[in-house]
Amino acid sequence: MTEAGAGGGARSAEESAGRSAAAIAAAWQRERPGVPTDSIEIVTPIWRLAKLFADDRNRVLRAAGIDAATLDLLAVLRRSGPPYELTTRELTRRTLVTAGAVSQRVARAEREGLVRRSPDPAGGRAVLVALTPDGHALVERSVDAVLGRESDLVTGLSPAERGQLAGLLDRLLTDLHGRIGPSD
Amino acid sequence: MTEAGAGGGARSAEESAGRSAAAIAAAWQRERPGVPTDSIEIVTPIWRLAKLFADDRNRVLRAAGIDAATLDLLAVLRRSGPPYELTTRELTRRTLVTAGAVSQRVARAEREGLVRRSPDPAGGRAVLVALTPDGHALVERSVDAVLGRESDLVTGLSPAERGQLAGLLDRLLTDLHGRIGPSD
DNA sequence: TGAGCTATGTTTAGAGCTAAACGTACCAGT
DNA sequence: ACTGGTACGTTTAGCTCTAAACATAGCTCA
Repeated sequence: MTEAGAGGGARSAEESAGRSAAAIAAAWQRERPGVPTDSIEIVTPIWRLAKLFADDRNRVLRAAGIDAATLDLLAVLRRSGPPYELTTRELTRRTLVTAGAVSQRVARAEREGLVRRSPDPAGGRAVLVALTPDGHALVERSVDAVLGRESDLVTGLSPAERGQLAGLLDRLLTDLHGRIGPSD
Repeated sequence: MTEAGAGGGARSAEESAGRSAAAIAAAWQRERPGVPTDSIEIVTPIWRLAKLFADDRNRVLRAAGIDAATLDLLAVLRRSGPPYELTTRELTRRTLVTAGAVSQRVARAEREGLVRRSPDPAGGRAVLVALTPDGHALVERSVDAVLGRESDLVTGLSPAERGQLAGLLDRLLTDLHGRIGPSD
């Protein structure tokens, strides 16, 4: 979120360790009675969880010698299966960033020898981006580290609770996709 | 976060409208059997929801003539109640960004006449930041717009589901606070 | 008195992102 | 062949953030 980071709207991000989302909602009710605060207890924790996961992941990745943006790129390629090669356009589609950002990410990764660019034989102006052996090895290590760590992080909830949470999140996400960007 | 943005780790952000988190987990199971993928269906939707809410909020705020970072600042002051005044240190504590970022946010807001800085009479190097009338009026309008909008966005879930989701998110967040940063 | 220590705020360098402007490559209609 | 339109990738300007270096105010203890 680049936008990442922080700043929330009406409720966003205040008090990382301080007041709870419920307390923020209560404060708005006190200061501005009548304003609808029902969304705060959903949006605020999502915001904070996203940041906690992001910060923790950055710590893990720093130790692995890679950054989140580069791993995002390499992971999409790795997960696509052999020959670990996609066009820039496809990379953009499978990422939450703009085409310009993808172009810069690929340029950085190429400079570090993690991917290689080549014109698409299928024609057009398309460019194929492929993992190099170095990139393949790095993504392998990094993914193990990240998934292992995050697997630990969610054990505070029971398997049943995790399933329930995943279901609710997915339902909300699906609904929002239709509600916000029918163009998506 | 700043990363705000985007790029996720192993699963992060790919396919805003494409493959589901479940499909990403399945792809990793296929490409790299044995890797723990249980966290993916929780972390990925949280990531995507955070970005959807952030992008939508930015659209709302652009129309109101303010940006998310500034609203974050003004909202904390407004919600703190009269005299709508806090020290920079307190602003940093109630926000998810660094002290440097707060300093820059306050400087921008002061330049626009939304807040006013003054030395803390209590001594020390503390600086008090207070809402101006202009800032007060702007935050009033903006908060109404943002909370109204977000209240609509979550109606895809029933009140019971929203309560359940809020509870699970809060439990996960509380657990992670103890697990990641006991220093927090 | 004054040498450290702690707490606060600000400044600076650098990173990575978005939005918009560009530069090509191919295709469709005439 | 020409003219436009569409698709794609790259480049650039500008923004806001983080991390780290600074600068300053009060406090503690000899």
